[in-house]
Amino acid sequence: MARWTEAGRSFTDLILEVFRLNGLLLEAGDHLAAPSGLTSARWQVLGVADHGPVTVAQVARTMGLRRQSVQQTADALARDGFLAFVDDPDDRRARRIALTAAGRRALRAVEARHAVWVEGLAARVDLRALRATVAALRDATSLLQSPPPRGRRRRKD
Amino acid sequence: MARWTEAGRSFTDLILEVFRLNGLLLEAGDHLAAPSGLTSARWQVLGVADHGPVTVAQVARTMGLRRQSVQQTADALARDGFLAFVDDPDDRRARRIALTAAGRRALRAVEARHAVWVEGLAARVDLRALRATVAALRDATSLLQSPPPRGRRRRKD
DNA sequence: TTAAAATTGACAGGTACCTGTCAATTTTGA
DNA sequence: TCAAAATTGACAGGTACCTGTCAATTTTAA
Repeated sequence: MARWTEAGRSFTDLILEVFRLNGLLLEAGDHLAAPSGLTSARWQVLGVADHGPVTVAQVARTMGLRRQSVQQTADALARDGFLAFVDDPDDRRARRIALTAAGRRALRAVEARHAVWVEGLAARVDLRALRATVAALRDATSLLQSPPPRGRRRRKD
Repeated sequence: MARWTEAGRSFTDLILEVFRLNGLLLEAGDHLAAPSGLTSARWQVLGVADHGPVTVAQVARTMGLRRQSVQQTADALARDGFLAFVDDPDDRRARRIALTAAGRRALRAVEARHAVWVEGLAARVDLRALRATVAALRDATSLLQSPPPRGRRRRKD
């Protein structure tokens, strides 16, 4: 077994802290979305769909998720009246997602709460340190992405 | 709607980067665990149970999860022969989790792969920047935890 | 000492992801 | 041009979380 180095221990700390922060951020997102009858996942889908009528597959690509996951979320949003599916005259396979008035209203409300929340947090941290942290996390992200898993390639779905 | 400040935008970047990194880390964890027939979640449970016979509820508290979630994972691990439940003579409600030989073997193998992986990554980053990043994330974590949601208190379960 | 409170495991059911497969419908490139 | 490839939605089923509830069993505090 490899002996732990200082850097190894520090990187392990980073991993644990990312997990912890991720959980807290998801929780906060749900609290911001809940008053409008949404969850984090549904808010995100509404947010993407807000930029114009899009297909479920397009939303999935934008969010880095599977079509099938977004479909499920979109179906729930449609069931609850936040969005509607519209046939696409140019592609007989596709149905496009369009926000309803209720969907737009809910999205605006969540976005407003979100802005207030983020600004409140941002005001309590040092901007230079914040920027450095974002840069470091981006480095870590590209580090994790850099060695593309040998063997299999990108899947098409 | 609140106008976005520099710090607000930067904090938003931080959030997005944490989400991205979390996804990549989970994926990497699954890749480390898979060769031994485990997933990230099952590896974590085995790891906690390795420190001695523990109840499901104790594991859940250690991991910051619900009893019920850990129970499900533990049942799956027992079904696959990685651990066994043993009656506790001191508490007739409780059954304690004990790793089987196969469970210990799998855990050791995953931990060895994990150590190699972490050290490989850690060697490619600057230690000072890494430490600063961990500290900054810890600040963010405590920032998110500091304002305890008014109204309801800790739940007992 | 004993009644209230907490803990534990178990069960039911929900959310948000995932994979794999299928048929219908574009899009493509030889 | 037209067959192969890709895309899309739909369906089935799996993982890992969650909440709420229940009965059995400790633990506690009056």
